Amino acid sequence: MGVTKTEIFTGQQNDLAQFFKVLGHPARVAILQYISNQNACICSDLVEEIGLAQATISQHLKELKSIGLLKGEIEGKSMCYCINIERWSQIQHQLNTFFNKTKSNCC
Amino acid sequence: MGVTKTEIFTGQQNDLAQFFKVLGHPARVAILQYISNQNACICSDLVEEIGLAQATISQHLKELKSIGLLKGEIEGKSMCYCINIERWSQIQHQLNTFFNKTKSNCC
DNA sequence: AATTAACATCGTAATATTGCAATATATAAA
DNA sequence: TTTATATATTGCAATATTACGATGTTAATT
Repeated sequence: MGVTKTEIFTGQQNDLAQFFKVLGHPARVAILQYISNQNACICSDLVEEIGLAQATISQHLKELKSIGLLKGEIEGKSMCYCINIERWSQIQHQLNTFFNKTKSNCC
Repeated sequence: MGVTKTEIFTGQQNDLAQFFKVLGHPARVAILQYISNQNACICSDLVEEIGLAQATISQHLKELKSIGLLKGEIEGKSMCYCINIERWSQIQHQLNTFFNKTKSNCC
């Protein structure tokens, strides 16, 4: 046990849950907010800014990249991580569709 | 280790992450969708519908209740779990605010 | 009062996540 | 080419999550 039984859910349900899951950590929320405020980003800033070890930040960035929310470009010897606006809007739209469709009630 | 360092993040960041986290499991997404489609809900239906053990469903329901998304009323010897519309809209609004505020970019 | 039905809770095994030190890699600078 | 800087990856320890059987609890039914 301990494994999520993804095979009993639809692809849409698994995808939605995956987006939510990646966003479900305060460090990743903070990273997105910081990058957004900077309008540019170098990873070493994040380590100071967030207060987690460099390895840990790098790991969180990887997860944000895994769902396409961030794109990273090499810029000299550092990295420029940016929010992928298209993907960002796409995910926001999918989450809103879920929220709007799941609104009916009984009590 | 293994503990999220919530103390280094703001309350808002932790709250946001908590909402996302609770929604970050396909069973919980499926439960919300099913309840919404039924416009009413009895837990035993969910066990058949979702395909997880009764104890597991009960646990997921508890997590959805923990952020106020579901409210449960005792109805005879069964339970009527319903989506808390007010809370639902409130959380949707908060997530959208986050998405809209975190949209700027550099590349 | 005993039985049944519908959940909830407990205990536990399996797996996932978080965080970090150490190390690897890659590029710029000297 | 050595050195320094920035980031990624690996390996591991601590903790969290997922899932389920067993058991508790509560209320209707008999």
